[in-house]
Amino acid sequence: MREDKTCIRVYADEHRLNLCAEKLRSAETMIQTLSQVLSLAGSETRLKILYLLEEEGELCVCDLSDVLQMTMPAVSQQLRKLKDGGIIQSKKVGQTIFYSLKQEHLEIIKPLFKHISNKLEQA
Amino acid sequence: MREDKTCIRVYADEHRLNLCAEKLRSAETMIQTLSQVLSLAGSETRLKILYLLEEEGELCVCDLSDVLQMTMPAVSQQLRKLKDGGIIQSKKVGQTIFYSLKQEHLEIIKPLFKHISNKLEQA
DNA sequence: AAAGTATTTAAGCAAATACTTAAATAAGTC
DNA sequence: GACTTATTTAAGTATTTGCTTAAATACTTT
Repeated sequence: MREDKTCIRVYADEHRLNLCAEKLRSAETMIQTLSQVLSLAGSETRLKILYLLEEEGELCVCDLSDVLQMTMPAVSQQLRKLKDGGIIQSKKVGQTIFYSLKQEHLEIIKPLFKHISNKLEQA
Repeated sequence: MREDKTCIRVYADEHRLNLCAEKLRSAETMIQTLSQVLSLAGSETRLKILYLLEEEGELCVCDLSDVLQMTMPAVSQQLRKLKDGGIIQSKKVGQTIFYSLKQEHLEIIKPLFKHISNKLEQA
């Protein structure tokens, strides 16, 4: 509950603020998950990776490194974060590792691509 | 275009990679805008703020500081970022400043709240 | 105009981020 | 078994982030 009130605002609606705190508490876990996914998607490099994987189905580190014009370690490290966050998955074929979008957080990611394709159509 | 190929992969599909680079280029501006909005929403504190503003319509710094149990400067600085990013707007009434969601990027933000409310209903 | 309220600005700092380069794995080829 | 290819891991670093505390601004009330 709200304890140390730093604010001593005259018109503060105690009841309303308690309801807010309540709402926040019941959505807490979802907000944590969501913010974690969004922070991963909220990097230009990683969003590009996700966009390419959405478009192409699967790509290897080498492809991404080539298209993004970035070193392989740089790409690999971003892929790792996306994988740790449960957004993408990897499949090893010989010495090549193919990455693709994972079902787990697709519900959050999908609307973002929808947004891009909508905008692309408008132009 | 793709210049210095760091990768000399044997099975690389030149044509496909060129198409990828092309897709990326035409979506570049949108990806930049989107990643910027997502990076703002991708912080637990800021996502909470956005969620509360969505639920309540408008709140002042003091309310948010109270509900989030954070100092006013801390909240104020996050609000500034959200405002600079065009996600929220402010309205001054006397000495109180009310913040609310702005239309500009609502198209991106809305589905996120939808996701939260969906999950809340499931529980 | 003095005191109180709401908010922002500024400076400082510890932690996180996104690269870099070099070295290590691991799998396929000769 | 040595060599090439694809990728990861590790260590180092400059930049960014998200807070902290203290001071400044701005509006209200007395």
